[in-house]
Amino acid sequence: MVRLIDVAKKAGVSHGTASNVFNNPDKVRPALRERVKEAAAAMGYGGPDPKGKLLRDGKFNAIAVMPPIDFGVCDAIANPLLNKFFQGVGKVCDAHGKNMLITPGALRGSDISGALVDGIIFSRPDQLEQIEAAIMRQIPFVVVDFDAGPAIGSVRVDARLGGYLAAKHLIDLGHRKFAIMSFLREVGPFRLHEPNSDRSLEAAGAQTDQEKYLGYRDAFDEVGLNIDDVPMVQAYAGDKLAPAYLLDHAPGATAVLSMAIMQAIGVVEEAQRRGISVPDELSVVGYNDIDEARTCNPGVTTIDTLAFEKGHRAAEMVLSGGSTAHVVLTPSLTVRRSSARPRV
Amino acid sequence: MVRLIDVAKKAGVSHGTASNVFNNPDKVRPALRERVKEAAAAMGYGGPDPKGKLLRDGKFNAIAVMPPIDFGVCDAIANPLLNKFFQGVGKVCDAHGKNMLITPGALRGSDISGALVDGIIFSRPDQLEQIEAAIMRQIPFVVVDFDAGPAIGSVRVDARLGGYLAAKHLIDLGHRKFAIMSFLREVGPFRLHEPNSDRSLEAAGAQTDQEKYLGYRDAFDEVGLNIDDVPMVQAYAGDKLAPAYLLDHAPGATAVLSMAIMQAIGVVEEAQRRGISVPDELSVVGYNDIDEARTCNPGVTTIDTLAFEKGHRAAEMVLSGGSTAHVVLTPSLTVRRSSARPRV
DNA sequence: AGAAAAATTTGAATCGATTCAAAAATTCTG
DNA sequence: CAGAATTTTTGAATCGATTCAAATTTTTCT
Repeated sequence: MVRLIDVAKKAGVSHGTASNVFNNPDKVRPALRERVKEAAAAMGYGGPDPKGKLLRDGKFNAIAVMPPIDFGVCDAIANPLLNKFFQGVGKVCDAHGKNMLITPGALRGSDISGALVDGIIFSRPDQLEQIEAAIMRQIPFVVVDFDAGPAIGSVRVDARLGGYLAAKHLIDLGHRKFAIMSFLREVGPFRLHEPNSDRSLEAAGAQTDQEKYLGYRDAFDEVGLNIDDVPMVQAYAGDKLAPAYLLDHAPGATAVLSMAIMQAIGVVEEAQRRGISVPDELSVVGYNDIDEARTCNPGVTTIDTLAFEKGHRAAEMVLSGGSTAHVVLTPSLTVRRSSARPRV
Repeated sequence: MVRLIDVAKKAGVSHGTASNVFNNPDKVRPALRERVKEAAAAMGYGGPDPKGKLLRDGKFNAIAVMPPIDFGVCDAIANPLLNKFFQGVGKVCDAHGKNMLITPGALRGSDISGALVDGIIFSRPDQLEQIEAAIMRQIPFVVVDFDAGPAIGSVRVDARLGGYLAAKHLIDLGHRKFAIMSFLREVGPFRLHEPNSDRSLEAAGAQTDQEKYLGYRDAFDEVGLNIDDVPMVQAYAGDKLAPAYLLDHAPGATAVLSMAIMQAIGVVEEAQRRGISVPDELSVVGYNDIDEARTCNPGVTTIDTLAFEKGHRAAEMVLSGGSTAHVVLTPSLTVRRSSARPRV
C-alpha cells in the first residue's frame, strides 16, 4: 500500500509538503504541487488514508444508535416503531453532516469501547455494562426510554401518563370490563396473569411497561376499579397466539388495553375472526403509533409516543457533546375507530 | 486524556505488557495484571482507545450504504423500498458482526475517501466521482441497480424483464389502451410526453427506468402496439398532482403502467376519487413491491424487484472483499386486485 | 545445585497521517 | 544590492495503540 511518505519521497519533497498538496494546496507552489500530484498518480496513490487523519483529530463523523432489545441490524431496520425513532436521529445527523451507524442491540461493553463513533444513543435498560463502557471511554451518550440516574442524560416519554390516557379514554367511553395485553421483551411463550393472582410489577415487563401498568391503574383507581381484577396476558410483540389466548381468558371484557401496538392490531384481527365486531362489541386501545395502526381496518386507537421526536432530541443531545438533561416528552391519545362506547 | 503508555509507566511495566493486560490477560502474571489494572483504575483509564487499534489493524467493522438519490439519512430511512434493501444489507452485517453506516446520498468523492468503513454499497448512477474515489481509496465496493462497466461488481434487477412482465400481464388480460407514469429522479414538476411526441429514451429517466420503458415496449411490440402512441407523464415519486394529470391526459385508457409504486397507489386513489372503479374500469400495475401495495385497497399488482435480496447480495460481495461479478436478479409479477380484464 | 525448558516481559518497529515552529528560499523595498 | 518582509518547505513531534522477536525471569527436572 502506497503511503503519503512514499509519494513525498518519490517527488523529492518532505511529507509535510506532500500533506499540504492534498489538504492546503494553495500553500504549495504550483510547480511543486504538480510534481507531487504526478508522483501520486504514478504510484497509484489515492489520497490521504482517512485512518491517519482520524488518529490525529479523533473525529469519526458518525453516531451509533442501538435498538432497545436484542435485535440485529436487520430486525432494527425492519421494526416500524424503531424506524420513526431512527428517522428522528437521521434528521439531526443530516443537519450536522454526520453519518448514522446502526449496531446490533446486544453489543457487549467491550464492543462498545471499540465503537468507532463520536457518540452513542442507548435504549437498552438491561445492559448497564454498555453504559459503563461508554462512561469509561468518555464518549458522549444518552439513554432513551429509561432513567439511568441523575448524572446520565436521558430522553423519555411519560409512559405512566400514556397508560393513563389509554385507560382513561376507555373508561370515559363507559367501559368497566377490561383485559390487558402486557409486553414481554424477549421471544418466549406468553404468560397468563389471572385476576387476583400475584401481580407483582415485574409481571408487566421492563421499566416502561411497568409505568404503563401504573398509568392504567391510575385511571382504574379513579373509578374504583381494581386492576388486580383484570385478566392480563403478557406476550412477546411477535406472538401470534396471544390475542386468541387473551380473548379466551377474558370473557365479558368490552375493552382491551394493549401495551404493544402490534398486539393491539392482532387482537382486533382475532376478534374479527371470531365474529366479534370492533368497536361495537369490543374496543381496543394500543400503545405507540405506527402506520399500520392508521391503515388497518378499523384503525386502532393508540398512544402517540413521539418516536421521531425522541430520536431527534436524543441525537441533539449526543451531538452537542452529551448532556445530563432529563427530557420527558408528553404522549398523546390518537383516537381511531377501534374504540367506542360499549354496547349497553 | 490518559493513554495506555501512561498507565504502563505508573504501574512500572512496559506498554507491551500493559497492552497484554487488556488484550491477552492470561499472558500476564496475575500479580502484575492486578497492579496494572489498579493503576488504570487510579488514573481513570477506560481501556484501550479504539483509534489506536484501528490504525494498527485497519478494520472499521462497518460498511456504508448510500441511497440512490439525493436523500439525507432521514429520507433514506423513511423510504419503504430502501428499507427492504437496508434490511438485506443488515442481515449480512449481522452474520458478519459488522455495523451498518447510513450516509447521505449526495456525498462527494472527497467525503467518500474519508469514509471510515470497510466497504461501500453505491446506488447512485449519477455520481461517478464517488466511484472513482472508492477505486482510488482501494476500498471494496459494489454498485447496485446500474452497471458501471465490466471491472466493477454490480447487483441489478433485470428491469427490462420487469417492465415486460408488467405490461405483458395487462396485455394478456386484454388491455390495449394504456397510459404510462414514468419516473423523475429528482424533486421537480411533472412532465407530459404526449402521444407521438419526441420520445427519446432520456424521457424515461435514469438507466433503470429506461430499461423498464424498453420492457413495456417489448410487450407492446408483441401485439403490434406502438408505445409512441401511449401518453406518458413523468413525475417525481412524491408528486401528489401527477396521478390526476395523467388521468386527465389519458382519456379512454383502460390500464395504467407506473414505474413507481407510490405513483401507482396514487393513481388508484385518484381514480377512486373520480368514481372510476379499480379494477373494473381501470387496471393499475406498479413497479417495486412494498407493504403499502399489499395493504392498500385494492392491493396493487406490481413487480417484485427483490429489494431485500439485492441488499443481501450486495453486502455479501462487499464483505467478501469486493467482487467484479455481475449479479442480475430476476423480478417477478405479484398479482393483486388492482388489475383485471377490461370491461368490454 | 545447575542446566534445560517454559513462561513472562520488554522495547523497538509499525500503522498513516497532521501540525507547526523553525529554516530556507524568494520577493520586495529603498 | 543589502536587508527586510514574505512565501515555501522542512522535519521533528504527536495522535494511541498492537505485535513479535529477543531478553529475562521463573519453573521444572535430574
